[in-house]
Parts: sequence; C-alpha cells; structure tokens
Amino acid sequence: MSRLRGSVTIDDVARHVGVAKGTVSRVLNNYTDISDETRKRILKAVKDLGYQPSATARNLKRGRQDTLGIIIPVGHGNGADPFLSEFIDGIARALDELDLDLLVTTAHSREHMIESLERLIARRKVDGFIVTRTEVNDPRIAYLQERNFPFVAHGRTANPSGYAWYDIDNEAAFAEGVRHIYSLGHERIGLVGGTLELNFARQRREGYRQGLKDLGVKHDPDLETIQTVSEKGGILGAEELLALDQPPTALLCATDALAIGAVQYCRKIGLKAGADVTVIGYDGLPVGEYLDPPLTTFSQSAQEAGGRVARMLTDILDGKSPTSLQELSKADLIRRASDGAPAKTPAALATALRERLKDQPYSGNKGE
Amino acid sequence: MSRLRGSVTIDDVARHVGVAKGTVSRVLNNYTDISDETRKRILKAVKDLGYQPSATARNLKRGRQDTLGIIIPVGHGNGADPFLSEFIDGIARALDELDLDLLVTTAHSREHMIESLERLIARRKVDGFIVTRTEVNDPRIAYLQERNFPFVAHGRTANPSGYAWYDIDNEAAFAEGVRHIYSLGHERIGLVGGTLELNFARQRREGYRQGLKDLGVKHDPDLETIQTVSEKGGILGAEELLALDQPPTALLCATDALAIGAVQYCRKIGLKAGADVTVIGYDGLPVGEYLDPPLTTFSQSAQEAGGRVARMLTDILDGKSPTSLQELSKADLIRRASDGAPAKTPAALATALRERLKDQPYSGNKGE
DNA sequence: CGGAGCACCAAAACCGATTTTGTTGACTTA
DNA sequence: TAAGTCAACAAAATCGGTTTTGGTGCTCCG
Repeated sequence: MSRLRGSVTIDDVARHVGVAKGTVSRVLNNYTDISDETRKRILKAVKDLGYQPSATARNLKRGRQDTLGIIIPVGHGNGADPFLSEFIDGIARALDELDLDLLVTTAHSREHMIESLERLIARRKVDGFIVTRTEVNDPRIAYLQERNFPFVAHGRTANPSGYAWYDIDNEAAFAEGVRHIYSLGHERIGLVGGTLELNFARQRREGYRQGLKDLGVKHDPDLETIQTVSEKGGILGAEELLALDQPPTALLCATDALAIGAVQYCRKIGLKAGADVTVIGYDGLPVGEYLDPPLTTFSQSAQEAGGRVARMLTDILDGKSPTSLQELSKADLIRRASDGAPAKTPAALATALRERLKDQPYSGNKGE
Repeated sequence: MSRLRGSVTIDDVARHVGVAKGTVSRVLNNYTDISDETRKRILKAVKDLGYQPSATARNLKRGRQDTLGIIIPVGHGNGADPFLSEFIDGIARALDELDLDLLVTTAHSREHMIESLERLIARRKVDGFIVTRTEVNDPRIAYLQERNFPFVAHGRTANPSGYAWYDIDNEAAFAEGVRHIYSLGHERIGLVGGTLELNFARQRREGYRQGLKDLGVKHDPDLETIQTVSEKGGILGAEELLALDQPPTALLCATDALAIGAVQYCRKIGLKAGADVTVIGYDGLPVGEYLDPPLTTFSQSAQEAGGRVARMLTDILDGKSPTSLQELSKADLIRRASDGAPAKTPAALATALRERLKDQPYSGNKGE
C-alpha cells in the first residue's frame, strides 16, 4: 500500500475529493473562505490517504526551511565538547515543540566555520543559526551581521549590541566564586583560565579579578594561568600554579574540563581536592557528580540554555527585533565536595609539595 | 551589494549571460553538449555573481535532500548520552566531506521516535536514517524496513539480516573481558548489565557467560544484575552485587556510565577500585581517563563508528544493497587503572564489607 | 430590475531548480 | 541537391506545494 517514492501529493488529495489543489492547500492552511462541508471532505481525504505536505515544495514557495542550523567546533580527534551535546539536546527538545528541525554541522577551524555558514546560507538550507562558544571578536557573528542573516548567539562578544544573545553573567559568577572560596578561609586563590579569544573566558577572568578587588585582596598576576579549555589544559594549569613559591590553596577553573584536569593533577602529586586544595569548575556537567571528589561547580543548565536560545531564534524569525532579545542569566553555585577550608597555609603547602615532587616528579598523565 | 532574500538565482545568471536557464543548469551539472566558449562564459558569470543553486529547488526536482537524519533518544532531564555526542561528531565529519548535512532530532520515548521518523519521511526532509542504540526488537528498524526507507543501524537486532548495520563484536569483547579479569586472579566475576531491550546489553551478557564457560568457571546467576544504563544504575548494581554473601571481586560493566557509578559506590563504602575491586567499563569515553582511578574500558571509537555508518548510508543511497553492508568491528581493551589482582578473597571481602556497612550504611549518592 | 457584494472555489502563476523536447544552422552523404 | 546527422542551445514541462487572479451563482438593495 505504501509505496515509497510515490508518496501521496496534494494532487492526489485534490483529485480524490474532486476539487482544485489550491483548495486543499487553503484548507490545510486555515483559510476561511472554504465551506464547512468541503473542508470536512478534504480533511477526511487527507487523513484517509495519509497525506503530509512535502517540506521541500512548501519551502520553495515560502522561502523558509523550518530548519535551524548550528555549527559545532571540534578539535582534532579530542572528542566532542560535553557541554555542547547537552546544549544541542536542549535545542532539539525546544524545536520539537515548535515543529522545526536542527541541522548540525561540525567545523574544525575558524575558516571552515565561515565556509559552512556560507554554504548553508547560499543553498538556503536553514532559516537561522545558533552560534556557540562566542569569541571576543567573533568572525561568525561579524559575517552573519553583515549578511543580515538571522541568528542568536549563546554568549556575547566584545561589542554585544545589535544582535540577539543569551548569556550567563560570567563576571558575577566568578566574583561569587572568589567570595565563596575566600569565605572558606583561602587567601591565595588561583585562576585556571581559558584562552582569551573565548569571550566567556575573558569575562570569568574579569569576574575573578573583580571578586578579589571587592574583598580587598591584592591581585597577584602569578596566580592566573591561561590554558586551552580541556582536561589537559587543567593539568598544565594546576601544575604551573602549584609550582609557585607561594602556591594557591584554591583553584577556580574556567570550565569543568579544566577543573577535572586540575583535580587529576592534584591527585597525581598526592593532594586531595576538597581537602588539601579547593578546586571549583564551571558548567555543571552531569559527570562532575561522579568524580572523586564530586566537583563543586557553577551550573548553567546547558539544556535550558539550548531551549531558550532556540526560542529566541524563532522569535526573530517571526519578526521580533534581535536587539530586544538579549538575556542575561545567572549561574548557580553547586556545592559538592571539591571545595573546603584550606588545610595548610600556602607556605606549608609549598614545602609539602616540594617534598612530594622530589619523590615522584610528574610526567604526563599515563597510568603508572 | 549582498541583499539577503534577493539571493541570486539561476535566472539571474542566465539573463546575465544571455542564455536559457536550462543551459546554465547543464553547465553546472557537467553535461557535454555545451560549447567550450559558452561554458566558460557561464562559469565566469556564476563566479562573478556568486551564484549557488538553491538546495530546496534542486531537491524538489531531484527528489533528494542531501540530508541524513538521526534521532537520538533522551531521558527526562538526565542529560545527553556522552557516547552519542561523539558518535554524532564522527558522522558530521564524514558528511562534511560528502557534502551532505545531518538533521538531528531528539525523542523521549519509543512512540515519539516512530512519530519523528514518520514526520521526517512524510515531509521528505531526509534521504535516510542512522539508527542508534538498537534494541533486540527494534520498532524503528521494523518501521523503516516496512516502509523500505534507507537506513543504517549502529548495532544489530535479534534478526540482523535484511538491513545494513555496523556493530562491535560485543560477545567477543566481553568474553575477552572475563578472560582478562580471570587472568588477574579473580574467580568471582560480576556483571553489571544493561536492560535487555538493548541489543548490545544482551550480547555483552552473552559474551560474559560464554567467557566464563570457556574458562570452565561455573556461572552463578547471582553475579548478574541488570540496571538502566546510567551512573545511577551502576551504583545500584554494585550495591546489589557487593551485598552478596560471596561478593564478586570484579565487576564487568556493560557501559562506562555504569562503571562510573560502580566505582563511585565502591568509593562510598571505602573500597578502592583497581585495588580492592576491579571495575571495567565499555565505551572508551574520554572522560574515563580523568577519573580516579582512570577507567579500564573497551574502546570502540564512537567517532570512527559515526563516520563509518555515514559512509555506509551514502553507499546505500548510491544504490548499493543494504545486505552487502554489514560490518562487525572489534573493541579493544584499554587498560588503565581500575583493574588489578584481587586483594582479598570473596569471603574476606564480604566480612570487610559487613564491617564497613555497619558504620556507614549507604544512603543515596548525595554528598555528606 | 440592474448592479453591487459575497461566499466559494477553479484555474493559473509562481518558487528555482532539473530534465525533456524542439529548433536552428552547418555539415555530411548518397 | 535533397535528406539525414549532429552540435548547441532555446523553450517548455516538471517537481509539489502556496498564492493570486478570476469566475460563478446567489442574495441584497435602492
């Protein structure tokens, strides 16, 4: 009965009922100038024949695709960003309700991203884009703005005006992080930051500095390190900061991935996160709950963010002004167990570390 | 210069050159009955005007979308499956080279999945599907087979004939896992399995049993537990097995998520994975490397699998027979540090456990 | 009673490509 | 030299919808 390619078309329905195909279309699109009787007959035929309009044909005429695009950055083989997969999940859920679809593409470089944008726009495969992991000067946003193509950014740029965005108040979160750590009794607080092209990394560093300033703690540049946003970066960052003469007793990390690496490094050199060193991450990744110790972090519900961003984009497509759609949300501190009062003074920590590192100098992250 | 909606069409190009639009199309599609001179002029105009054909219009005529679909199952708020995000990454990378796109949808129930399939097929938004996490009797596969719609499954079903699939030899892997654990000196080996609707869960259990049989170890049904595939399930599974009078000294887990939960439970009751209890997972999740202890697991490179599956699907769309596309791959044991020789006999372990549990009965997985 | 107004729907145009069919002039070939 | 062949393109049909334009018959109204 259900031959594949010979899908039932609007002509089949029209013929079956004995009306013009335009009439069928009008019924399906809720026009009012159709008699009740005809409407019923058509609706019945639609149901009987199992007719569903072809998205392609409809889109051709309407000039819309009912599809949103997202381009996710990927490194070289180092796996997907766990934050992004949650984010996509959130988007997809929201779109399901709105009856839209999501086109996912990956890009391995900045240039490749722009290429992909161009391609998808030129071929008219999507109506709008969701841009993630914004950079301070983001070429994607510049491109989309110039082309005047609808999009919503998750995260801001250096100049966050003129386009729609959804972001977390990164400054506030990290200022709070500093305050929290300080209240636990820490005086030397380190920052394992992310590369500064990433806007959120810059903002979190700003929040870190502001937090210190608010507390009247002198800012020591040595306590800041910048690393690529990955577990590996976290290892390197922790190693660098803990090797200081006056090491920090707490590490505030720009992302959970960095924090996971930092915790791993601590473990490696015989330090217990949460007891000997406080480590705090950011992202609220589910897996953080199952680490040892469970990771204290900031949650920003990637899923919720995805849903929110998707809805903002559909608002834009419905004609809303992008500038009216700028939303700043708050991140919540989720206390688990990787933070605590400092066990040692920085000086004591330093001598203890020197002892330990003599015995077992750190060498990569392989098992022994 | 670049007005958005007024994208340049094939008519613009034709007019610009002074030929019929059909001629432009023929040039772009490499027909031979065009003079070299005309071809050059048209190509130049295409470049000058920056013309790119509308995917929609092309698809309408051709009946193809150059888009593949994937429907990912999601639970209720418990986050994305990390395995799937890697998998999608692999697919997207492969499709990038093939100049195809990927449409991602989520579904929260079995019915919803079929609905989504129906919708995407009826509206002709995709040319084929990739089906993941196959079940023993998978309604999606049944549906797609019945509709005769192109698809490739990642994983098999009870009757894996008549369609294209890519799978890991789950039996072999788990038999090897048992062999490995046994060679470390363990005699009582537990299985934390996944729900048996999932085909891979069933196969891995089969491999576990076969492995024991090969070694001449008597199969004790008490040593098997079935849990939902999540960290939570891992906690429950470990709790159940370790509470036995004769508890296992090693836990073979159907997925990394289960293993992560199992490790967490061990930690909670004062047991160290890798030393006191051996825990082995399956999936090769990157995060496993940063756990304490780093997780011993089976790798099946989700990324590679994604790429492979995508290419198989395009082969089918190019006319290859699905039945000729069935590929069984091998999983590799990645030894990290969650496995090791048993520290205690099962009996000794049991008494030690009874001691510990008296003091601090386990109660959920919240921080203290 | 003639024309305006309306309800209802048929017919045709259109979206932007691909593909089929037709046409023209030059060149063979018998 | 008339008929046939072929290269090279124009013109039209087509894909499956949406939207615009055009009737038709009926009612209403001055």
